[in-house]
Amino acid sequence: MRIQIKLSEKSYIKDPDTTDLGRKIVENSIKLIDEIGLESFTFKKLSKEIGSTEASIYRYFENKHKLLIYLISWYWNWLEYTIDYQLNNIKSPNERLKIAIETFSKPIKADPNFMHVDEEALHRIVISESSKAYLTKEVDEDNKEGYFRSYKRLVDKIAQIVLEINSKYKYPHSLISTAVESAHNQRFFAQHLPSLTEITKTKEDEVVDYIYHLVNQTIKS
Amino acid sequence: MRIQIKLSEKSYIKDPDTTDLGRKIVENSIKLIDEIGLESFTFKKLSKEIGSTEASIYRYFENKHKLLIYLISWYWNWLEYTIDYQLNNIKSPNERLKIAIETFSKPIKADPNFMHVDEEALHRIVISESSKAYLTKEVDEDNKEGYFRSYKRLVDKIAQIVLEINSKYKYPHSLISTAVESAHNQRFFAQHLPSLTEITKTKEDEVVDYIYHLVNQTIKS
Amino acid sequence: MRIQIKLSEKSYIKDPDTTDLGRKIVENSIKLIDEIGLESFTFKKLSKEIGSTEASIYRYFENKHKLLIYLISWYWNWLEYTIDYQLNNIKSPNERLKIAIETFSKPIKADPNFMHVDEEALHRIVISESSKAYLTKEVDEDNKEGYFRSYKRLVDKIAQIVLEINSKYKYPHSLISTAVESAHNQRFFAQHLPSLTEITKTKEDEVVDYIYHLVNQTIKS
Amino acid sequence: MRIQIKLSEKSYIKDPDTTDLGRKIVENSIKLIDEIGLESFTFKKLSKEIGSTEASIYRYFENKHKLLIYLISWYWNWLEYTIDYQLNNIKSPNERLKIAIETFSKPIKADPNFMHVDEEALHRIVISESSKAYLTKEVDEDNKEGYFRSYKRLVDKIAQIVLEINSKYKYPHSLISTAVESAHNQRFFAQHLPSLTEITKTKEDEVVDYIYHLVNQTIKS
DNA sequence: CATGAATGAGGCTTCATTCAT
DNA sequence: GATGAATGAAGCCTCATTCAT
Repeated sequence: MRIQIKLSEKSYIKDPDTTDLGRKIVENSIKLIDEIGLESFTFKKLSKEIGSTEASIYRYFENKHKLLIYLISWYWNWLEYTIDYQLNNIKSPNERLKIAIETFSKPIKADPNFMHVDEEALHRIVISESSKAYLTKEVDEDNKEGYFRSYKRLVDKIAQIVLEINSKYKYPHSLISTAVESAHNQRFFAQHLPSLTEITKTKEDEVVDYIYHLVNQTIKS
Repeated sequence: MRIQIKLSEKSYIKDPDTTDLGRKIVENSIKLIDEIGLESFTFKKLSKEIGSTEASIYRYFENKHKLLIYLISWYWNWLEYTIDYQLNNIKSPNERLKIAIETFSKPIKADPNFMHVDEEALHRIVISESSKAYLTKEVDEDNKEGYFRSYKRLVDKIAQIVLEINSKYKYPHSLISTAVESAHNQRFFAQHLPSLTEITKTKEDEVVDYIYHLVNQTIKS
Repeated sequence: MRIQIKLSEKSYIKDPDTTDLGRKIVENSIKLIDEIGLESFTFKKLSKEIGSTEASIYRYFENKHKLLIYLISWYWNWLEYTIDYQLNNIKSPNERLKIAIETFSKPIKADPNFMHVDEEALHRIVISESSKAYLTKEVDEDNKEGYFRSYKRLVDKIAQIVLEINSKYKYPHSLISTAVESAHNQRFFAQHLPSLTEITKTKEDEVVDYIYHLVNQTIKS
Repeated sequence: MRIQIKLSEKSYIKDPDTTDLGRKIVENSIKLIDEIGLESFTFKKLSKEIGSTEASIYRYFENKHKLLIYLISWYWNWLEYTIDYQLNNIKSPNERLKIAIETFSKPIKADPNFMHVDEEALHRIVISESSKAYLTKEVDEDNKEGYFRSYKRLVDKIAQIVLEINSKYKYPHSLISTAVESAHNQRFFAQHLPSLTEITKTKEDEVVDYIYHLVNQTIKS
């Protein structure tokens, strides 16, 4: 079986999934951003990495911001797909919520279905860089273009489970977006700013524990 | 009475609070970053704004990252000072927690004690840009330099109140850092990505309600 | 009847008048240069406009300079054809001169004989861009290639009428080339730099009046 | 005596006449544009020529278009100054007109008052490139900025003499702008497209003869 | 101490063009 | 004959920074 993540948002000029070079761009941009960070990342460095030219990359993405949006959208789509897959045939909303939270909170494992994407590296990028995709002065235009559709769909999907459990709870979307962002942040704090969290680098399932408890307690009536 | 916020972290080269030019740099960098965003902000534009030169600004701050750290640290210090002030003579831990959460969650009002700082603009900067201060490849070195001390002290202070209320709760620092970050995020989402939150632009005290409920529920034993 | 303007100068690689794509290139390049100006005009933008590719356009024209030369030559040929047509059976040299001057000085009307050419737009291009075709460092080579033959033939044709009227006048070609260039320039000035001319935007026949008087007076003995 | 041409239009960011580097930029840009033409001229090549960097040039001029405007304005100012100087104490309008036309039509001689400007080279630039300064899509904005003030003032000055001679003539500004542009064009045609003119390369005073006759005849009542 | 002048380095982007199908 | 893919080269511009006064 050959699965492909197809993004509804078109932050690309030319679909990178249709050519070899395109897939190389995706693969190596993940590698490179993970290594050197978004700030130092440039199309020139990427082109050197893949033995191509800046001009070629510009055929696929208008600029590095659009590429970042693509990568992050890919991640959210992949996560949604993974959650959907796991929720298959699970009826109990409580059980469904638990699985959903676990899936986005626990450490990511490489997914053999997508050869040219290193999900673990991409997860690190999402943790460190994803908020930069929207914390810009252009957020409203980008939102109009639909660039955050995947993230919003994922949050909504889990928020609906929350509502199944407690239809009276007033802030289901807020809670899930908080939980998702917090799962990233706490992992980052554990690595780099440990005084801000009790989560440790080593026992990484603590994040699941922390987030799951927080969500569950909050929606109790 | 003349109060001054003195930062323990020295992200500056020369204390901007000691000269006219220094205060102008602080005042106008807040104004300018708020207006055009951190990405477009440069020392050149700032120097034009204040009728000075890039070279002069370099006397105070090594680069815009250090300036950002200064501004954000100033904000955390000011917030801590404000919270301390409000907690004065309050005994009940529950009451103390409530006040602390309210202080960092509710909309900021200009503080007449600090003439050259527009706290409302600074708050918008903290919301949109503060995470960029640590989401970098240099976070560990910056942390070693103590650049995040103010934030960590504030989180710790509130986490201690949490522990007073429930000494068994395992993640007080995680919870408070989550709460603080979420207070920013939810406000940003309300403005720009409303599908991610139930908080609305208009009724801005909803953030307090949401965060307070979340923290309170979570630490119930 | 089906008339075709056949250019003696071969600034094209493949005659655009022989294929659909070729005619589309001509039609849309006129449209696009008129809209955005020669400087911003690129084969990429043109190819997007006509739903084709840069590579395809390169089959017809080596570069945008050659395309410009083609369009302008087309214009001069069309103008010559129009003048010839109007001079048919007119004997009096004075009358002939008058008609010739009127034809190149008065506002252009769309010619239904050439469907894929918008003569009014082309006239605006000739006004704004035609001098750029020869004001280059390559003018001598281009001239050797015969790229300005049409313009020179037109000027010569009218200069011959001048000589019929006054065979003693020393500068007939200078006068006609001045008149033609001035007809363009004055129209441009009327639109954009009105202090350089008494011609107004609205009463556009003033150009004819001005030019005709100038030529007539100058060749009086 | 030390004379300086001070331009009313500020197409520069920083006045090049105030520093050594600035004067070098002016001097060498004239040399280089004359040599290679405006199209091939870049700030990079110029910076190499003067042993400096692009960045330094950008401190003086926003782009090459602004630099061109500066050079051409300088030329018009210098020409106006030269004409004024020559008209000193001349009363007869006919005589004044003659001198004015001669001054702008005859070959330019180097002016020892302005060491860092090669007026002969600048004249060639004016001939080949000056129309490109206004034949753009930005002409209206540029005009609003006052970038063509010098040219317009010169034309107006000579047009006023025309009116002194014949106050009934309807197109004095048109006539003078035509005469000035034609003086350029005819010289260019003599050099590169000789079939468009009777002017020859060698006897360069023919231009004066041609233009003077044309103007004189045209304004006869 | 503040500033005016200058610059090295590199980012971002497009152009014009070629090659393979 | 037309097009999709790719690219080398260069243009344009700004950043962050230093030096001399």
